[in-house]
Amino acid sequence: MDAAEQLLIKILKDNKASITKPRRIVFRTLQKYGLVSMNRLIDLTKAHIDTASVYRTIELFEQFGIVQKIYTGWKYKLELSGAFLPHHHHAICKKCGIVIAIQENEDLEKIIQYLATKAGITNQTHSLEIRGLCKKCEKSINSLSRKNS
Amino acid sequence: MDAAEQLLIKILKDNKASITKPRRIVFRTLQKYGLVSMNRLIDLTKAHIDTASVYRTIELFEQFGIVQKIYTGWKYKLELSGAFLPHHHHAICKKCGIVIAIQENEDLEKIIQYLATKAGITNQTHSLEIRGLCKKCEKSINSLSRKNS
DNA sequence: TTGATTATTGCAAATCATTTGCATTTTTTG
DNA sequence: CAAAAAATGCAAATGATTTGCAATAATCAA
Repeated sequence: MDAAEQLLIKILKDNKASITKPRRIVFRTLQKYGLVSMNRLIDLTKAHIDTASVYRTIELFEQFGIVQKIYTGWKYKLELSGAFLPHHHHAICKKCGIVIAIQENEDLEKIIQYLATKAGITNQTHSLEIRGLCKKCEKSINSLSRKNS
Repeated sequence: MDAAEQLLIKILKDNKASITKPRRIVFRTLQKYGLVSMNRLIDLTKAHIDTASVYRTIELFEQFGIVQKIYTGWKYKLELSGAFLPHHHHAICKKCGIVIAIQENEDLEKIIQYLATKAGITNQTHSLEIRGLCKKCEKSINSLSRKNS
């Protein structure tokens, strides 16, 4: 059990939630695979955990700030949040769905803090998602037709 | 028919899509009601349009850049996009779900453009969502555990 | 304008993700 | 370790979104 998992356990304890096998497995899977869709998470854990429990675990983890949902424009994906990863944002290719992490930028954070305050929002978390075309897809764009999914 | 609707028609024509009653109705409803959920949109138009057609219309509008999905942390909502409204962002109250519009900020846009370029993403659109507590909800919050981390 | 061609719609049924109730199992607590 | 509380698995229910297809509406060329 590594340091991150110790933190997980601390958070669960602090919140009076049980430390169970499914919760550990979900956590480890997220640790191991990084950004994953719910589908994939369910698939990766299905040998050990029921679908309903994965949902319940993720809901709990989200409440406790362990996991955050990232909206990619199709469906959201899941990854460990602030306590486990450095704060960052995402750029998403509209065409192939690749997600590119964007490192924290001090100026950006300042402006966001300022805007939040101005909007009267406290205690904020935020997400910036840039959607466009990655280099690879930029080339193969001639027909912006439907047909894909 | 106002100028915005003329633009709608131009976009549809440019994309070789038919100008149909359902599409006009969806457009006008979005114009009239602003930010709405899919549910509400379906409800507002159900006297004239079938659910499936609302979905199909929104999908098309999104492809053509007429509509954008805004992820609020629960479900997304829909509103007219750039060509029809000034560019802006959103701050969302986690508790009551109120959405506060944030005016365009030049510095913010610059940084985002810079980050997009750096990430190798072109042709970008983006969304910034700040999630926190609005003033009203801030007060009535003592029970939510956020003290870990 | 009209009739032929093509696109779009409405409807019903299907699918897919997510949630719920409840009996059973696991974890916690003293 | 036993009792109490919390969480799980399973199956069934829900809810949102999508699909196939026949009927209708929009477009286009003459």
